[in-house]
Amino acid sequence: METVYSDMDSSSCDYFTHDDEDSCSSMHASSPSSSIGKPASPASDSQGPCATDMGQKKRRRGRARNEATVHVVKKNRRVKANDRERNRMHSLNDALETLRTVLPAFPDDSKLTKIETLRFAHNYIWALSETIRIADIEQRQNKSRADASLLLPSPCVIDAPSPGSDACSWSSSASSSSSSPSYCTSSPSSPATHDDYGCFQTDVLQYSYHNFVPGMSY
DNA sequence: TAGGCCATCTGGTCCT
DNA sequence: AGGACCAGATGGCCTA
Repeated sequence: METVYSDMDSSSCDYFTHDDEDSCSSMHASSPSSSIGKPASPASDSQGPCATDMGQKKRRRGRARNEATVHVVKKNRRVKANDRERNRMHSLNDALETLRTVLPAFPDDSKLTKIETLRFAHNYIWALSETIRIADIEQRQNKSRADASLLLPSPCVIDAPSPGSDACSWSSSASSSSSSPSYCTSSPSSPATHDDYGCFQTDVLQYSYHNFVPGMSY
């Protein structure tokens, strides 16, 4: 692609002797979408070289050649810009793909769309933050209970927190939290579809709980 | 077949 | 001046 235009650029000195047809037709033949619905901005450029009057033609020849050169230069810039834009979007997609790999897999293994990935990541981060916050709270509560038990005259049994109850306590507290993420429109306990990815907090919490918390003693 | 998602092109704007 | 970023337009592909 690039080399094609480089060749055109290098041969631009006799552009009209060889390329009258090109200069009189659509300049965007190489780009599939640009010929549709887009105003051909350099259309006026292509009119100049097609003039039939020989006297004017000679006078215009130099100017037309400049126009052709400008045309080719512009075309070159456009091609390069397109290339950069394509690479930019590819790197954006790569980053999105990397993000997908660090998110928990879903039973329905169809690929998350871009917007779903972003929303899910947002809520997942939020859920993990909540997990840490609540774990911290419970750790402090257990510590204070343990401290209190030392003051009791007889032995006292302390209920050990279970993952399930933690998830429930988190769930209830999360529901009252003002910092809950948006995009949650259905029950967190039944995120069955991609549409419900944003409402994945409970499962995400359980996921994070079982993966990160069990080793800790509260 | 309509609608959703995506890739690409494109021109405008901002930044270095 | 050239590159990065952005948003709009367009067409292709897929699915319900």
